[in-house]
Amino acid sequence: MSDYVGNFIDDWSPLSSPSIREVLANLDQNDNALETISETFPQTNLSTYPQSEQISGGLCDRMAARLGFYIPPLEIESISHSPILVISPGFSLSPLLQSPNMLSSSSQESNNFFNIYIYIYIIPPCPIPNDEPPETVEISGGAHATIIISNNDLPHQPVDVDLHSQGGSGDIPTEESNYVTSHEPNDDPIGAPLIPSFDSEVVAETDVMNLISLESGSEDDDKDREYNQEEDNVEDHNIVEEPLSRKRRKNVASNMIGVTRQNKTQRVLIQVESEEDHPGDGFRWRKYGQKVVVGNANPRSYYRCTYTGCKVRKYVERSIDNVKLVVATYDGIHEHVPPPECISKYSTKNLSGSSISQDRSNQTLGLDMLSSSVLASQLFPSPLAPQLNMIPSLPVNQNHGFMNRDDETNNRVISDGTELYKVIRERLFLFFWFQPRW
DNA sequence: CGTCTTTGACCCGCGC
DNA sequence: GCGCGGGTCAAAGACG
Repeated sequence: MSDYVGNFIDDWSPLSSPSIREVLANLDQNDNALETISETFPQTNLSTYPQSEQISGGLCDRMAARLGFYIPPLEIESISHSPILVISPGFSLSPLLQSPNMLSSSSQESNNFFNIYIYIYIIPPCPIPNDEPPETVEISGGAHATIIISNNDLPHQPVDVDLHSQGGSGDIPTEESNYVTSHEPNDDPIGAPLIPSFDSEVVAETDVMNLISLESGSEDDDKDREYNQEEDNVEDHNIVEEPLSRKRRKNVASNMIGVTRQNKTQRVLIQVESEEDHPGDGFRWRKYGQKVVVGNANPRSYYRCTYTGCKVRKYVERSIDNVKLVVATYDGIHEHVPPPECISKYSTKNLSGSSISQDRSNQTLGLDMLSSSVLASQLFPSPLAPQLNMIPSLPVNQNHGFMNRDDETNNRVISDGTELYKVIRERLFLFFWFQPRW
């Protein structure tokens, strides 16, 4: 994916078409984003075309086409009881917003050069009635990894990864997981998680670069944070604690995240081919446990972020079906940027295209491109660069599709694509504006 | 010496 | 009530 980003920038030919900056400038001056985009890209079909036509006519589809890429059209598949919606990476979401359940079913094989699939499978907080399949969004995009976003109250379970994702749109998420697949041989994946928090109510869409941010805010989450806050305070004040008594440990354990927790949990799972058991992701992790879980002969390793005060945890295991695939499950939100050394490693190795050497497993960067923070650091290298959390995200209403962030509290579902494209426009602007070569 | 991994024990929820 | 499975803890050892 890093190569993709690089190629994307390198190959862009402003002489052959309106520059994206020009487009964005026009967009900024024109509130009617849809018309503007349609004028600039006559085949975009953004306005009032039937949804089935919009599906294959996203702005970014056009952009990709201009760059020689093909992004598979939005499609919906009926897989068991769950509709799997496959869309281009963040580009063709308006049909979903307009009517997630009215998308026409289509199938198109994607044997393209640029073939990224991001699957976002939103798990409702309640058991799924057989006659009401879960809202499932599958966003295609990417390089070489599978990202699974889970928003559920289900206990941790062995990751059931469908390895047929290598073929493109064939991934079939389990009910317990959402995943994003991408495949680009011998390259490092990009675009991954700003780690979602526990108990999130909404899932953000992926943006142009497959940056994923997730909102949180349930009561349970607040409790978790309160607990973590207390823990932080203890650490911050260097209070020397005596070894935990059994009672103390019991109390701690009662607040532990694990143990088949029942609170709603939103997680991101990333699946990537790697020789390493713990491919790096741009952050520093400390291993705190290892366990062999039922159904998988490969042990699951537990890590926590070593950044002071950061409570993000993850566990990593090899896929049951394909030992070449490493599946990392992230819990929590990094409220910090990746360590500079990781960013520098990323910069000097990944972007230069050389192979990645690894010192120690927890410092490796094989998955660096999966770190949206790292990506942001690359994309926005200047001091003026926006923090990742400044990039607008588009939360997803679990039950009805995407919703406008401003209307989160009202839970209002976007009724047309205009607002979405405003968001996309903002993201495009943020992304492209800071490109050094533009 | 600081950081990280290893590994057995511990804890809890859940199913029987 | 008991056992199982999953997640975490923390002491000990390894490593640079």
